[in-house]
Amino acid sequence: MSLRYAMLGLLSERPASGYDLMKRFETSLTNVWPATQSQVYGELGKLAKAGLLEVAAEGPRGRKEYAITEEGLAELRHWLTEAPRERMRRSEAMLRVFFLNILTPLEAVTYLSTEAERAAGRHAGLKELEAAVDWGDDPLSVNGRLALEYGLRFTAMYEEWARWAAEQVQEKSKRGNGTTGDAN
Amino acid sequence: MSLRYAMLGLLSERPASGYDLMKRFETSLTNVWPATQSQVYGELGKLAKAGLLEVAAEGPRGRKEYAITEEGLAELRHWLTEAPRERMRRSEAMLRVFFLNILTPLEAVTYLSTEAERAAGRHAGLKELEAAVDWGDDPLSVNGRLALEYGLRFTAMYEEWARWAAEQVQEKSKRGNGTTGDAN
DNA sequence: TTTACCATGTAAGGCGTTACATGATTTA
DNA sequence: TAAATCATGTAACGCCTTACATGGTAAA
Repeated sequence: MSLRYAMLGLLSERPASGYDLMKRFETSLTNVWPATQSQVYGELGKLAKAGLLEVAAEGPRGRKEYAITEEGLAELRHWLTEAPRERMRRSEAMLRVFFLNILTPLEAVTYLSTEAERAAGRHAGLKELEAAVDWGDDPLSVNGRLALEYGLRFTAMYEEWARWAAEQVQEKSKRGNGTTGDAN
Repeated sequence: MSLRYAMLGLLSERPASGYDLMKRFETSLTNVWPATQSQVYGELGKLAKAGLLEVAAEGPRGRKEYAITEEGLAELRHWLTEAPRERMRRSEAMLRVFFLNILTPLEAVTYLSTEAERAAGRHAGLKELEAAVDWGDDPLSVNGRLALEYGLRFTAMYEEWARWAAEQVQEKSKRGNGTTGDAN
């Protein structure tokens, strides 16, 4: 259900064709709400039929430029302010953690350490992005920076957690060996 | 694709019927990988046909108790250790942040403050859970605690981020008013 | 005997991914 | 004129949700 709002949001900045939108999904929204070409064109049709968008202009190669309508803007505002936010469920990462016990302690520690390194890598990537982008005072820069900061904090938190968890598993396996002699 | 591994993981602890699995999804996995009854029964059939599970016993009321096979266990281990982990994309929360500029600064600050409070509430809920559960030394307790700690760190991080972001928006709106006099 | 619980399934519809299919226009 | 880019669409398949549908067994 969020794809439509992503599209309304992008179109609230300026009108665009499906092709234009795709490019913007691939750049600014790729880390937040990726979408495929199929989806975008399909949703454009639905949104237009629902009156949330309109075809503002037609260009060469069958290009159709869509613009958000008053109704669409109202819908977007409603989503931002009043729509019930559903909390994030489903974490493949935590699902794996739930079943780490079927691995040996060594394997589990390796898994968690790798997760920590991956998080550190993503953190570094975001740092690079932060340095590379020319942050202005425009709305997109401001909001983009808020989201980037979230990414930085998230990856830092995840790395620390994974290192802590690896330690826990290691200590537990040592304790288990020391007190019972049971290496299983 | 993760549902099958959630089911294999649960069945690696002990055999269970679809009904049993549902209850375990609702309790231990509800915050990590929720599943519906439809899904569970459907996937049980697929997994059995693929040879990853087998019907170990049949009981009253048509009850079928499934057990994981050697092949299933190997598949689960493979998923834990070698399968390519895909990073979390799609954050509805960050999608909203990207379009906060269509709201007034006051509305945006309200939104972010509410997010902070919701995170604080979830954090408190997890703290309660931590206190309520009788944590033993069994694998499920150990792993459950790792996941819980992640939840605690995540909610704390998110609350702090949201408060920080609210501040950013507020300061920016003040600066904007002070220097240009433009209240838009 | 009635209610709660145990137990399994099917159907419809939305969302997402991958692949297929087609063609116009600009640029080298 | 060949290649890159612009531009839009359809089809098939899988996952997830909601709702519908059915019935057996145990406990009150």
